[in-house]
Amino acid sequence: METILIIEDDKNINDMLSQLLSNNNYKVLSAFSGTEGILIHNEQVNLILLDLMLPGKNGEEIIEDLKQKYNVPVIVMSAISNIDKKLDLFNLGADDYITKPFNNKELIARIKVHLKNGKHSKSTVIKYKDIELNTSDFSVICNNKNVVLTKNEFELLKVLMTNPEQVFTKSNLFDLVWGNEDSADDNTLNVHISRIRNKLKECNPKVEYIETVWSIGYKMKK
Amino acid sequence: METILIIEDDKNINDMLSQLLSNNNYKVLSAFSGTEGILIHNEQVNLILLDLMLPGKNGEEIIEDLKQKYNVPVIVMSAISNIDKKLDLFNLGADDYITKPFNNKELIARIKVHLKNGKHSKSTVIKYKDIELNTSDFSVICNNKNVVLTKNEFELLKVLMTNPEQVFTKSNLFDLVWGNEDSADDNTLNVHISRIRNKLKECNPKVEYIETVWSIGYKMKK
DNA sequence: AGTAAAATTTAAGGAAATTTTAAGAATTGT
DNA sequence: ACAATTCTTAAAATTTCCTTAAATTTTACT
Repeated sequence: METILIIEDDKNINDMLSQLLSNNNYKVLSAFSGTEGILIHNEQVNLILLDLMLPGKNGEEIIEDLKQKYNVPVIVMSAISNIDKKLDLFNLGADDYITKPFNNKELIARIKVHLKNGKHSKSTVIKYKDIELNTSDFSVICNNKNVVLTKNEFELLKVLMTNPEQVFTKSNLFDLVWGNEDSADDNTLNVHISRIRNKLKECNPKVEYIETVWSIGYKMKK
Repeated sequence: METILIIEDDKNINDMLSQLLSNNNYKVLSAFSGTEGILIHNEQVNLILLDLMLPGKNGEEIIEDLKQKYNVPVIVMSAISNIDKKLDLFNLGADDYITKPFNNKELIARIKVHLKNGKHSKSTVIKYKDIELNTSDFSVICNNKNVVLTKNEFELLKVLMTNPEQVFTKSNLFDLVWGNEDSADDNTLNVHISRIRNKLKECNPKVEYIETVWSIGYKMKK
């Protein structure tokens, strides 16, 4: 479950948000001032909902503080829609800006987007194209169909999907998946790749997911 | 430079956006219908600005199509702010939603947020003229087009590009690329150079990149 | 201009790397 | 211990890449 920190001085709104997020299966931390927010914040927090009009430190300072230390997505909520202020906040590192009053469902939708983007997300789901790889229960979905992968196949695909731009050399992949056994036959890797490709192809014949970089290794296809 | 694909049927707005993005140092591709957008879309596109009201395929279908195949952030622009539609789009994979008319600076700010999310900051890129050679994923871009090089071709071009002023003798290049095999036919190198030249010429016929230094070797042309 | 040496291009054969297939070994669960 | 699954290995088939050789073009020099 993902944790969201609400920083909002108005008790009514804070409670309302807290309720809303709980109902949507988020764990909630509530702070009623900027300084309190910074204190409460910890490594478990996956996203921050930040009100602008705060006693004590103002929103800008809070963002600056948080972004400096942590890499957590921040969604700013505010009644005012002063465009210059908005831009300042984006410059400081805000990831989204939503003006009050907002639609609750839209807020949830935007929260989901930013949780999905980040590496900070506790979510154990790695997505790439139409593949969803859940590291907590080792399940894989491709093109809305279930894919059954063995352990090594799963690990291999996971490594490739976590950095889809990067080319992984073969020895690289051996290290990451097999754990530095140079004893293994070079072909073992190739066979595993071949099996993964076949299984994915069964779910979505139109897309090629894994690209071979000749004489180097493999990567996810763009 | 990052590339943004605009999919917007209203010519005035499309032009305006194009101008705006160009002024902010983005490379721009314009499409005037959804189907055109899908056609134009290529590996270089880093973000898509998508208008909802399109002739032919509508926005939902476009998003579905694009997200299925590529892993590119999509910002939806629309005049209507129907909340249900908004939520549908987020569900389909839209990364942001901005209602027209919007403030230009805000659009730029939101674009930056989403480009920042996806980027890997590892800069292993060697540049020379309009060639970009990425040593981490072994990709080469020339004149904004992808160039597919084999391993030896890549290594060879890399050596030349790392010291564009220097003249490399042939035995020098053999050492650096092949690893001191004096057995190899002298001509092997020439053939490789020839192939690289051809591939680069396909991307940019106007420029000659590699200069031959008669009876000595090669270097990058000034 | 003519000539020889060097460089470029082209095509083809062979070398090297990858993919696939299949079967036996190792591992896991019951 | 047995059955089932998974992993590894080996070998054949395939694909891609490299090298070689020959023909052509360019350059340097007389």
